[in-house]
Amino acid sequence: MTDPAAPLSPDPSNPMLLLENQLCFPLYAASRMLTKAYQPLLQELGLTYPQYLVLLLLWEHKELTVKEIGEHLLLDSGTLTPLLKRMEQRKWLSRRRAAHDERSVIIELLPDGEALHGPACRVPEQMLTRLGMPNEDFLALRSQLNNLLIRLQ
Amino acid sequence: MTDPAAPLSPDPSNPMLLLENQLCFPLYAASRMLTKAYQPLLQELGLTYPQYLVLLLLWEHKELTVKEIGEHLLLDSGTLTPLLKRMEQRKWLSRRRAAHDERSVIIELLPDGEALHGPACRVPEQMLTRLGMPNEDFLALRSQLNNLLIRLQ
DNA sequence: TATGTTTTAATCGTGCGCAATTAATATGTA
DNA sequence: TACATATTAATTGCGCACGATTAAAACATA
Repeated sequence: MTDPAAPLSPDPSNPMLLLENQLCFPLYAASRMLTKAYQPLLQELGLTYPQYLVLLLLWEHKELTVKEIGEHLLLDSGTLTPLLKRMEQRKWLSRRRAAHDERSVIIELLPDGEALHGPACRVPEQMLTRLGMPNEDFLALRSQLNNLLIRLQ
Repeated sequence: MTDPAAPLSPDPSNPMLLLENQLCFPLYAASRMLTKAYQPLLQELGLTYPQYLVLLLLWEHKELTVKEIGEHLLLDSGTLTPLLKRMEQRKWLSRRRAAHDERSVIIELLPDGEALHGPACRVPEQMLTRLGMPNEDFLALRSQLNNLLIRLQ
């Protein structure tokens, strides 16, 4: 059909350009679908998914700077500042400048945020049930995603 | 330390609530980081990542309804309508009502959109190189993500 | 044919995500 | 101490995502 000596030109049917042959699309779609699956559980707590992630950190650490939260979640202040302000309005956390370094803002868990810990404890197992995924598949996928994440840093 | 007969209460150190023990976070973070890795390549073409996905479909199908695009990408009209209008302004595609069913809107690839196909052909391989991931890892991860996606539908 | 239901996009409002810029503070160094 | 540099958040602007609602068209069926 095509002249094998023809100069290399973009293959109009380049199979690598097919949606189903790419890694990016299932990653993009699965991430959104998983967040959507969290929705009904988090909605009962009045939380969005990124807010839930911030609380996961604060339940573990009680106090963190914005910078530290950003390092854990791979988010910058452009995303975090307004998000944290919304959580401050709900009295889940407080924001204050660090005394020893006025550049840093310390985010501290407040009682109303602590109070969400109890009901949130059930979320992970509920999600596991919802997924109905064999545990070894779960562990394998998680470890491969963490590998990918390292490659992308 | 704790009374073993105490009533079950939310474990303050529930390990399932740790960020690193969850599936959701690496999925969420890897998806964002991968999109960010596409950025410099797509920016040369003036494309955002979701716009690139729409073009992938149109390069394959030439014409699709908004509904069909939404089914492929798992996006609704609230996301697609403004996105497609921006792509229409750039003359990459056209939008028109279907004659046989005025409810449907047909999205057709235009020459300027077709013209992006050539340069875009290199994007997938450049990303593969960027990832530096063994091919079998790539295939395994993709297939597991597709499995997860099916479970989440 | 009339009418209730379903389908399809568009619209609206809210909350991310992120690049780029700005402003304040801290640090390093001559 | 002065001054250049680096660090940390905040701000701005734009483009998704998505739930909820609306409006128009098509369909089903009594």
